[in-house]
Amino acid sequence: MSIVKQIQSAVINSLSSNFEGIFTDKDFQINQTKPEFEGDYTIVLFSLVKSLKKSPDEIGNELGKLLLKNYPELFSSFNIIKGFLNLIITDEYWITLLQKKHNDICFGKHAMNGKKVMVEYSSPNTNKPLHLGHLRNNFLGWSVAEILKANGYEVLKSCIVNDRGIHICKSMIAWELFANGATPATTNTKGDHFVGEYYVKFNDEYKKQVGELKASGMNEADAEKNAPIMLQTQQMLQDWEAGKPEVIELWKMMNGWVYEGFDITYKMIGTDFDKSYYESETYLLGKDIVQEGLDKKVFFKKEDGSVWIDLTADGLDEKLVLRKDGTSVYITQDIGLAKQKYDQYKIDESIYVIGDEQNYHMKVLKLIAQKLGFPYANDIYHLSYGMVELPTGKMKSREGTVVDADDIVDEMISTAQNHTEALGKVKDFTAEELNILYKTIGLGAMKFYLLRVDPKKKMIFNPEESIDFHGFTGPFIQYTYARIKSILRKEKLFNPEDKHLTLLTLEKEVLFNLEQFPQIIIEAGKELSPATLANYLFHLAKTFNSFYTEHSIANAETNEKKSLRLQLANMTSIVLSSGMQLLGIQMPERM
RNA sequence: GGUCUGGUAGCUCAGCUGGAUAGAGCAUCAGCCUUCUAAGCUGAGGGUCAUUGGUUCGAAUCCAAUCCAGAUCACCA
Repeated sequence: MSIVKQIQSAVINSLSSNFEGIFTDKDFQINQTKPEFEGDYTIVLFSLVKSLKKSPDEIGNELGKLLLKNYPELFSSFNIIKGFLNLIITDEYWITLLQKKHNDICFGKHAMNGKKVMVEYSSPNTNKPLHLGHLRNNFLGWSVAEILKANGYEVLKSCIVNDRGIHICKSMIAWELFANGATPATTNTKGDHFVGEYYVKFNDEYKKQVGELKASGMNEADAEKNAPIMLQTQQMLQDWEAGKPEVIELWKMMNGWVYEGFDITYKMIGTDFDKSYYESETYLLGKDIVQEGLDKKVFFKKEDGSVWIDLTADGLDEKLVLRKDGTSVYITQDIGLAKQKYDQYKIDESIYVIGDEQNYHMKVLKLIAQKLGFPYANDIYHLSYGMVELPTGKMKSREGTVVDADDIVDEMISTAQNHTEALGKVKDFTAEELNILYKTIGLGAMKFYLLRVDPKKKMIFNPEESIDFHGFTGPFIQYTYARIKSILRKEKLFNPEDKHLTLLTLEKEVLFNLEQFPQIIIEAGKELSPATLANYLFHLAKTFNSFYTEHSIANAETNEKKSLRLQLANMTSIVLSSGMQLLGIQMPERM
């Protein structure tokens, strides 16, 4: 049980035994004591004043004495300042915790809770390579999945691949027109980049043709509709839907190139999935549900045959769920896929990691599921994250202002290499060890950078300023870990005979932070926020570094102190490493 | 126009279920490597928590209004 919970129940018991009434944890607040006061945890007394009809100081005094008397193993002393009861936890409590947990690699992980959850993330399009925004999505989704596992959930990571539609046909047409049979192999290009180039070529040609039509006197809207390359593309989409063999073959070949490219990127950044859905296989889903909705009168049909849902009562608009020609739209297949996921895996919760530009769409999806009375409707959760923008504004693939995922990862890794070489600490590493180290540090910096901020906030990325390796960063935490490991390679953990020890301020501070780890995992799980965890890990590393510079571990004053500090260092390394693991960040043994 | 986000130090961000003098990192300045890795540590300067009003013993945090920025409201996905 966490220390805060123990304090909570101790306070509740003491209040109940001494005062009239029933008390719960809602009646008072427990905070960490501010550094300028003496104490570890603070009870805020003001909220009790009314019900107990006493002054804060009186309550604090009575409560403090009771706590000390009834829980001598927990509290060693107290003081009251201006209505705040500051409690000092006994050194024995912290030392016992350290002795029990200092080598527990499962510290912070929670027991299985029997719940199953699916986390869908990544959702790439197969017409262009992944960019910086995808990286945020991937890191977030992967990390949230791991955090939920640590909270005891059974987690399925899933991915919906956007592998069909007009945008895919654009790349295909451009390839037919301009490639002359070139392939990734003949041009020595990564498959997804290769296909992406033809997507760009499409847009160039399209723009050119629209310009020509306008020059010949056509208005803009008609020009956009009648550009030959656009007409060809639309024809291709129809051919694809009709299953025309040569179109399907081309589609399969080009998607195959893209998948080869994606596999390389995913492997590089450490992303994986338990289940991949392909839109080409799911886009017809949901049509039967539309009929069901019509029968239930949740949906209605307009004169032209299109099917709608009226959400004006919920503050939204009317939304189309089936076109007049009977084909499905985006939301139709999402309704179908939501149901399929639930039926197939009996999941208790379905989390969608999707950008905040789709807030409206996801709201509609959930509302429709609710109105149709689906049992899983309330368990659909949209983890909405903000866009990654450049100082100049949004990234636009058509304008070539996209920060490519592979490029930025490569850049981070070579920056890591430069930093490492400049420091010259690992000259004895083999070439392969060095490559692993550069990758560990570069990717660690990248992931930490994207995960340390609140997911729902949009973030600005400046490609001119390289991502830092100092301060609130991944490498800072990795470095703290490597320093600990360096000591632990030379000095082994041991258990001296139990002796009464007192803790120095910094020793206690580190322990104080370590104790919170399980609670932080719970919080991060509840909020679906890797940022919570990242902030905690940074704070822990920072506290440890202060301790490290101030006190020697190997040359501690006594044997007992040396053992205690070794245990402290060991436990810190375990918490840092399992915490970073949940963010998808590896830890180097040396750096 | 409707709906939804966000606005905290020069920059990037914590803090938001109300609590003590609002915290980090970067950048700037001043110190610390003959002792466990200086990718580190210690210190300084830097704030009208967008604005105004309200609720309260107490508001960056809750409520209302206003201003600013962004997203979205497609028979695109």
